[in-house]
Amino acid sequence: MIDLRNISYFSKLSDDEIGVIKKYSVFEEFDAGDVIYYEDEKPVYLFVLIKGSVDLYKTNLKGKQFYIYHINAVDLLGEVAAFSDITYLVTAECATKCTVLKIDYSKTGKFFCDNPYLCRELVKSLYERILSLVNAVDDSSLKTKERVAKYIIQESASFKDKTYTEISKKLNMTPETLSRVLNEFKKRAYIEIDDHHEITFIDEEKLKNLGS
Amino acid sequence: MIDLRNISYFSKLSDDEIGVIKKYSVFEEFDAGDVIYYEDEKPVYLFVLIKGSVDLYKTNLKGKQFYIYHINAVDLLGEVAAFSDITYLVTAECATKCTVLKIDYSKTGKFFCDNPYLCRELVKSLYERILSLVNAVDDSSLKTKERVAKYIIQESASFKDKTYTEISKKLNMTPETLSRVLNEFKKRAYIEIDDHHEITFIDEEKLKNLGS
DNA sequence: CGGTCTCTTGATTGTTGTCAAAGGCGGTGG
DNA sequence: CCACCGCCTTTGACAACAATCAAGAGACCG
Repeated sequence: MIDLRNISYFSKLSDDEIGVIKKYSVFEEFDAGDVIYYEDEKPVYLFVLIKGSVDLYKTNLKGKQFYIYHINAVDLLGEVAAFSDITYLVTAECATKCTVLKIDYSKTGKFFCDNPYLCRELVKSLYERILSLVNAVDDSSLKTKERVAKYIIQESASFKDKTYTEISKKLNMTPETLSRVLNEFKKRAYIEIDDHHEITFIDEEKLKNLGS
Repeated sequence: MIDLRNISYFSKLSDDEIGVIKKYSVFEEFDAGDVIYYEDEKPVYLFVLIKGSVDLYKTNLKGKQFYIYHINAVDLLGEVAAFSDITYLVTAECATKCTVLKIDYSKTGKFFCDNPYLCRELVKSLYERILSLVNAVDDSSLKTKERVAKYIIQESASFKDKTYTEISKKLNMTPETLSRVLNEFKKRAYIEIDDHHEITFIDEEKLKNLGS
């Protein structure tokens, strides 16, 4: 089993504190595609993502998913809902196999807020959420071409590891639209894409200036 | 001049602490329309909005504003940028006459994070930002009709105090589109609007179920 | 009473989603 | 080894949506 001491959040806690967390928490494994929690559920646990990565999205009334952001281990999960006593704001779905520490925060909650070190970690985590959310809001006001351009510039390295269908989900557009946009970029000689989805930039400047 | 003791954030501080803040802060008055800070600027101050209300928005490369959210006194302003050492994420523009306390956080910053009471206030403020941002992301995935419906249900009271042009800005749509949507709602007998922009709901259920 | 701003309406355009069809590719089971 | 299935991708045709452009009517203010 994983030693709590090895988790960065807890490395500076006293033995007593570690003991409390140990007592009220349990490790759980998830497969890719599993949902850790659903939006609008009442939070039961605070999660610490120990291994793997998780996609966060919202689902609208028609069942359509709107992708918001992505977090990698090690990070807090569900902390906003847990500590502010509201339902989960988003749905957390594993993008890969994940190991998660589930903490019964009703027993340890005070703890997190009162311990200065943990509180600072919490603030840091909240900052990151805010950055990601501002980024998501920003993206939502972009045209699809701009969104695709931004994505391929930022994520060119991992581009070849994903299907276009997966990428289109993260970009909140249809695979058809993504295909057409990439095609246009190729025709205009902004990029080249080989048979293995490997991407090469020919005119990165033009891509960057799409939105101006 | 306003006594720092009367500001909720500071009411529980010691005399010494109040002294430090007093030493490194100054009050400033803004008129409606004035900008307190611009996105991408390096933060110099942490602000506490003492009186009035402020709109937060992002401006894209083409100069188009994308409205994000609104805050009312008393609240923190610019705290994310100030404490995480990045540029301001959004532009803060006064919606009304405002009184703002400008704090030189480079002198008092540690203070905020170390004082358990202030730190908790900071966390609370960050939660609120996150809620507003998730709400903004959510809205951005709605159709204009749904966005208008949501707005008039939530803001029916203040509806008559604003011009349609102002409202359309907050809804991130053009005045023409807003006018057409309201017209459709009237034709379908969901709402009535009198000469003074006073709104009456006739079929609120239909409005709520637009998105399903 | 002239000017500015708001609101409305029509016509048009650009963008993106939807639907449908077809080809490719990989895996599976007979 | 081949037939088949399922998924991904591409392409075309089309529809829905919302912005833009343009014009005109009305309200408010100096």
